[in-house]
Amino acid sequence: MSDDATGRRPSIRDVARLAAVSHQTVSRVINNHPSIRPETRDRVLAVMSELQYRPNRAARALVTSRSQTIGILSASSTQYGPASSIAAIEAAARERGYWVSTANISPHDPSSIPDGIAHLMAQSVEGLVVIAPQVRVFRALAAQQLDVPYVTLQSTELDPQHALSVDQMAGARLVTRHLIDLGHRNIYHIAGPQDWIEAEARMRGFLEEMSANDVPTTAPILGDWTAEFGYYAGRELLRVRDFTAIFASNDQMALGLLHAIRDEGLDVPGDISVVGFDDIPDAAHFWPPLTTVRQDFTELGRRCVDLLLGPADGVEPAPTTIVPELVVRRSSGPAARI
Amino acid sequence: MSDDATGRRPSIRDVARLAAVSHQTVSRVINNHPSIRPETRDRVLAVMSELQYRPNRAARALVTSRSQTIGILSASSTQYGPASSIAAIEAAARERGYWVSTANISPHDPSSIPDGIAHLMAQSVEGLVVIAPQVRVFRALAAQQLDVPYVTLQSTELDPQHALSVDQMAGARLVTRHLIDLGHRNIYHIAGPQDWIEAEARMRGFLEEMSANDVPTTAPILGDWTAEFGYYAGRELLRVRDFTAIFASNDQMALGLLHAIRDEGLDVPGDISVVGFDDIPDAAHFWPPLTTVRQDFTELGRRCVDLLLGPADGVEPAPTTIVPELVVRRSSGPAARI
DNA sequence: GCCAGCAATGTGAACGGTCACATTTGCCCA
DNA sequence: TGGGCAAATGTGACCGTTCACATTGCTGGC
Repeated sequence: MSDDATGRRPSIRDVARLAAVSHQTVSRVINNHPSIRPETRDRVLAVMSELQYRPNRAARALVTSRSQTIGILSASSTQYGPASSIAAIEAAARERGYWVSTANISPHDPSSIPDGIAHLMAQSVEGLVVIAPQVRVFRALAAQQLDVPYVTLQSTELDPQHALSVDQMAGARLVTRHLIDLGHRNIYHIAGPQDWIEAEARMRGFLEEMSANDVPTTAPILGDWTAEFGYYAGRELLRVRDFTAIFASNDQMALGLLHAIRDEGLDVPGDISVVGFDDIPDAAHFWPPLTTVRQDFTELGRRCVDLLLGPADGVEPAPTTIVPELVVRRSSGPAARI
Repeated sequence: MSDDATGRRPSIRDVARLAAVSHQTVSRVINNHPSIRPETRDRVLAVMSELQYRPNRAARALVTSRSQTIGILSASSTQYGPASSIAAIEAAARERGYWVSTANISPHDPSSIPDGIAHLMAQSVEGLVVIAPQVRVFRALAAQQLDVPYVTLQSTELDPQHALSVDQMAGARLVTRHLIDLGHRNIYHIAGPQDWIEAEARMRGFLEEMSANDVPTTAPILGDWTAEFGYYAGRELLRVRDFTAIFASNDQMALGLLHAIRDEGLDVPGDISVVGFDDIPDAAHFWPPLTTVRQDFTELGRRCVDLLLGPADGVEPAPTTIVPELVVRRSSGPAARI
């Protein structure tokens, strides 16, 4: 055996030599080119597996100038929702032979946004998924004049042609309506951070549903998505108890609220109703189990890849808006007297 | 301007031409080669920024046969802990000019493990981080005879030279001891899934601490990390109320337990103490706030990259075991009479 | 029996970097 | 004044694939 004892991994030409064909034929086998005689194909495949041949992605990327990679730009990837979507994106991409590369941006460090974008662009990703629906991210995106397609999750308004979203407003209206139907007239809203697009959408949904039903509103309180914030906001609100229900813009903040209300010795929903948004898996086990709005993050991630890479063969494009679903549990009940 | 109106992105040679140097000089500027005259460097840099030149990663990878990418193989990336570690890994890697590519494996589909590994290897990652500490993942890893270094998070035993871990056993002993010190003698343990290494380690810590203190033990119950499981396990256990404390192997299952105990009309910690593991951010707002063990997932992710790529310049290698910390909150108290 | 035309395969040149080595320049010191 | 040596730069090959185009062999219609 004149075995090539060099440490080099076998290339297309090594395979070609052993299979007694040209390197191009090997390439054709790899790419499922139609006009290859079955016996030739088999011979090549046999040599490939014998040599444990693996195509060199870099070489392919170089000549095709396609990286077969999509980038994910994400804030708060530790949260259940984004994390679920990321996992779904990864799965859908992998199914199509794509790789996924992530860059997390820090909410505290503004420069991390352009940094993250640059990092992914340097990787020459073919598409970008943005799961960081903050206004300033869009500014950065616009400023860079990306030459790759991108999709943003959960942000209908700013950039309609790129957006794929759960209809946050509809969800917010759903749950607000639920409270109104239960007789609540004094409802507070704890919103998400100011420049988060989905926070804004939920807030708008809340306000619109309130005014559509002629219920007077108070100014929403801007939170930061954490249970911690919900807790302190709750303590603050309870000093003047002029409400019977609170709609928190996510489940974590709702959890903090429940905590604060209990600390005050009050009952949910007896004294105060609390509703959240997202339906994280834990929400069903809060005390009391939380009424909330379910979003299908997984579906969202999957469709996101469709939108970016074009729908998989045969599957026709689904509408780009997913309507969320109200999940009624025990944290909401008839309005108490104040 | 004989501008190259071709759609091609500028290459090192385009820059060279405009800067009136050779392509190799441009390459040297890119790679911070020492012997370049400052004025030459400036000229080249100027042209690069004018042309918006960006090095082609594939070309570099091809010739150096280094992908500058590390792969993350992860199960349960939607959980707070793994997600935090992933974010930290990504940040640390990016700081060193590395990219991160993830592959999630499904707990339900065994073939997803070799698939995920193959996917990352096809990407020719230079290192692998495994955040899926399941026994069968290690088997798959061993079977593949990887030619890249890898590190596994949270699994001391199986593979000591590759492991980097929070000392799960120490954490489990800490919290078990806490219960024993409070006078508990009838303690149940809800463990994680059977083939999860960290579940196993926590269970061992529990059993060892129990027997070190001559407290009789009952067989641990094997759960699946979810609040849902904790809830049903709790309901089941409460049919025969022969215990005063439960140690759940993670905070989610503890949440489910709290739910079940409340459903039964019992008080935590008055009747039963409950402790968890991980200290997810929400744990402080459970009802009652949960006594648990804090793991620094972020630090873990950071060190993990050090271990894989070698510590950053000047920083000396930290020990590869991180000791977790007991966080006492209100869910644990003196043992009640049964 | 000839040639068009297609199926199957081969040939050589990219792609955009880095590597190894060659060449030029500038400076110091004998 | 010239030789040597290091600093600064240039030259051409190469990495492993795909692309565009060329070549071969065979089939079928007239």
